[in-house]
Amino acid sequence: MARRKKEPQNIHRKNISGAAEQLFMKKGIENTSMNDIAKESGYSKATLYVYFKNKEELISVLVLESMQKLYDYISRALSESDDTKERYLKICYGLVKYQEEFPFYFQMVLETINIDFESTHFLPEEKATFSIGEQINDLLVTFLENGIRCGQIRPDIEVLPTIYSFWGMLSGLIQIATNKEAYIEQRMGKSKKDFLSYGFDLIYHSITADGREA
Amino acid sequence: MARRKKEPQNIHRKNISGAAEQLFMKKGIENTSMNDIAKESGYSKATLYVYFKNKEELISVLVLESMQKLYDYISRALSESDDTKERYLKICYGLVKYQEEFPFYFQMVLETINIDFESTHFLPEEKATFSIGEQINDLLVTFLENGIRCGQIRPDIEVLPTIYSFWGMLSGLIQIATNKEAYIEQRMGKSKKDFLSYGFDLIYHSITADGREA
Amino acid sequence: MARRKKEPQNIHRKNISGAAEQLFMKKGIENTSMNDIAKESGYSKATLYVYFKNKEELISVLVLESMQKLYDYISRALSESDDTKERYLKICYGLVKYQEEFPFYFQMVLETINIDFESTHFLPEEKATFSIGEQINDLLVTFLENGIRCGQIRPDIEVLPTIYSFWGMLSGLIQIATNKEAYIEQRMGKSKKDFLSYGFDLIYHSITADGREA
Amino acid sequence: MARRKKEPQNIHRKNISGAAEQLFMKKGIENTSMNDIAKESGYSKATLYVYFKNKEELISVLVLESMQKLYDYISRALSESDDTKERYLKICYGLVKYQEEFPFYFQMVLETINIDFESTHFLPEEKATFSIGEQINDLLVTFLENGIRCGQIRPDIEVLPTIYSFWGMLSGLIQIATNKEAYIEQRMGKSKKDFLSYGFDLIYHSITADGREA
DNA sequence: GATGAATGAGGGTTCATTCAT
DNA sequence: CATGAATGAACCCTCATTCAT
Repeated sequence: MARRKKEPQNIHRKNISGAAEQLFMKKGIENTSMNDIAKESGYSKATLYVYFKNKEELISVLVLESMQKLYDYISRALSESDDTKERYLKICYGLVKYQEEFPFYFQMVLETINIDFESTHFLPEEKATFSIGEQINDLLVTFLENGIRCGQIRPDIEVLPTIYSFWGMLSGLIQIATNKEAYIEQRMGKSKKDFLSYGFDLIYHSITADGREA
Repeated sequence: MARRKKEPQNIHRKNISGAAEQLFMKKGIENTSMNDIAKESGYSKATLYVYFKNKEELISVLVLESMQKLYDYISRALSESDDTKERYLKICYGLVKYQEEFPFYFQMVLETINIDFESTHFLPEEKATFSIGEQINDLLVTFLENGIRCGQIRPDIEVLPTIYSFWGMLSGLIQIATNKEAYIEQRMGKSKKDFLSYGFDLIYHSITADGREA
Repeated sequence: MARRKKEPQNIHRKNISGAAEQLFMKKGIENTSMNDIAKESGYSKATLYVYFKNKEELISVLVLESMQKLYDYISRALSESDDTKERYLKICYGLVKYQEEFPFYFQMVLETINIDFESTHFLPEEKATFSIGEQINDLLVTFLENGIRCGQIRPDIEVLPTIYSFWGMLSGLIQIATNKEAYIEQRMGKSKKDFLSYGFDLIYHSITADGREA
Repeated sequence: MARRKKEPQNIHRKNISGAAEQLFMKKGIENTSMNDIAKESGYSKATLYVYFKNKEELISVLVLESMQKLYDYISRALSESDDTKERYLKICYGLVKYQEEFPFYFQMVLETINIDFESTHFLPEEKATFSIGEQINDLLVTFLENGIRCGQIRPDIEVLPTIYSFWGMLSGLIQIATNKEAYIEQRMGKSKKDFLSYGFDLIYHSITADGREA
């Protein structure tokens, strides 16, 4: 928080990772070559390797950043309200915003990032990412327990499994809403936003204290 | 459904697509090269291009086949019982089985296969896949309407949006259960099967007529 | 020895390995790129990888071939005469010819090819090379034992250590003769051939039955 | 030999060349990058080029230093004894020690450093190296002539060709002993040291005044 | 109809070297 | 003087695809 001076390094890293992020977003990680990133960022290919050990590290840094942002979204969502349903929806829309900003990472959450407990090959960024993930879970545990205490959430749920189920359900819903946007619009006359709103309510219904909600 | 005569062709196609399926399952689509498929199928690389225009078409055929199988699973699930909850769970486990058999396609449902209404570039197989998808939806519409009529499902739901939400929710849940199996086991002492069971119940809860179910 | 038909493959392999050999000879292995080999052989870079798994295999094939040739040289040298000294010199000049044909391998004999008994990573060609090496040693054991029996070679030598010492001595001598040819010519007015002749006699002297020889 | 004043420069050069030497020894010249040297020496990569024109010059300085050390070894070997055989063996073990300290240079002696009389491209260090080489030869000439005079060495040898032959023979022997250490141990139950001892005797035998020695 | 043969284009990565500051 | 920053060129290798036979 005090020292400056060594920031220049970071500017270049930001330039590069920023370009990479753009491209990952547009074309996906696999279809983005280091060449592409070099061109987009305005550096030479070799320069990329001055600032990042390899493509893997570049990705892991982006993933970490995105995870940090996700934490921020969720943390803010929870701090902005006291009502369980309101908080829930704010979390949901935080997720949507997050997906719009980091679509490439969203996939990873569901696919790749398989925190492989046996593997010894871990980049520091990957460890940090994992750690933030755990902090997010802690946030959500508190949120759910609060909801139960207030009587707004069914007391018979198991907290951790519920959180993980929600991860799956919400991310799946958002992905479908995004990828099939045109189809949904055409088939049921619902905008992505409306469809998501409907889906979020549905999911919320699964944990409410009684059937009257939603 | 009638024509014979030209079946020998189909044998070769089957051999090739069969080999491809094996490899896609084992290593994923991206990591399977046409070379691999040639070796596995026993044909020469060039022969692959006699039977399939390119890798894309080969994939699309597999996707079509998998979609057909998914239809079969769901159709059978519905025919084996009359009880809504039972039927629902059979559908869920059909999906799990499907994901285990065609993991590479499962991703596609959520990510890639963006039936792009504007694109003019459509393989016939993609159209057929889309069509089967619609038939599956029809099946599910009937299922939901039946459940409502029996009073087991909330009457205030919107059928189509609910179906699509369920697609997202269920596939997301299954993916998380699969990819984080080790983590889930370690963190909450639940096997993949138990976790899924919990999640399926949670999701079912979102549409039941009252809060007493699950 | 009978089947033909599959020879075409070998033509391309020969073309490629031939080009590689030329380049390795001219510039050394390290300084010869697959690109160079592609250009020299007239094939595209990708084609190289159709016929050889990688650079390593290409090298190992060349090494194997050269080892085979060395075996032939030595075997012929021994079969062409009965006199120990004559045989010895024929072996020496066989080595010289060999070095002129496969200079890149000559280095390997002394440097790299460290048959690493622990390593499990062995190309089949490497094993074959090693095996031929052993056969060559067998040839030389017989040669030495014969010379001892005839009374032309000191009976107090240890056969195997002597053979290995000779490997080192002869190859070292030949290398110096080759690399410092100009210097030797200038400094002592001896052609490479004369210098080698002198050196070979010197070495032979080290094992002769009495001091009168050379 | 006199100037001072500009020594600070030399400290940096020493630091750098020292680091390079360490790395060359550990990983070989080819596998040591300027980056590695920069890191090891604690200077920045660019600074390396302040003190050395390029990698080649850096190497040539090291080669020069090693040549100087070789001179010292041989010079000391000769001064420590009067007996020819003793002196010979001391030289041999000096060479072994030298090879252990400067393995990367040992190769060069036999391979690369082709003092190319036609080339106009000579670093001053290369000239100095060459010059020390000549001095070493002078030392050896004296040594041999002395041995002849004492009657311990055959009088019919040609001094210069013998010296050069010995260079080749000894260096070849040492290289084989080093690179095939494991093989020699296993195949003939001789340690590197024992094998070398045997080989050195063998070589000595080639110039002794009669056959009785060794 | 089936394939042996070939390849252009591109993948990630490394390296010795330069130059403005 | 020392270096942070940058790079062109090269490296080995892979892939989907084509085409003459």
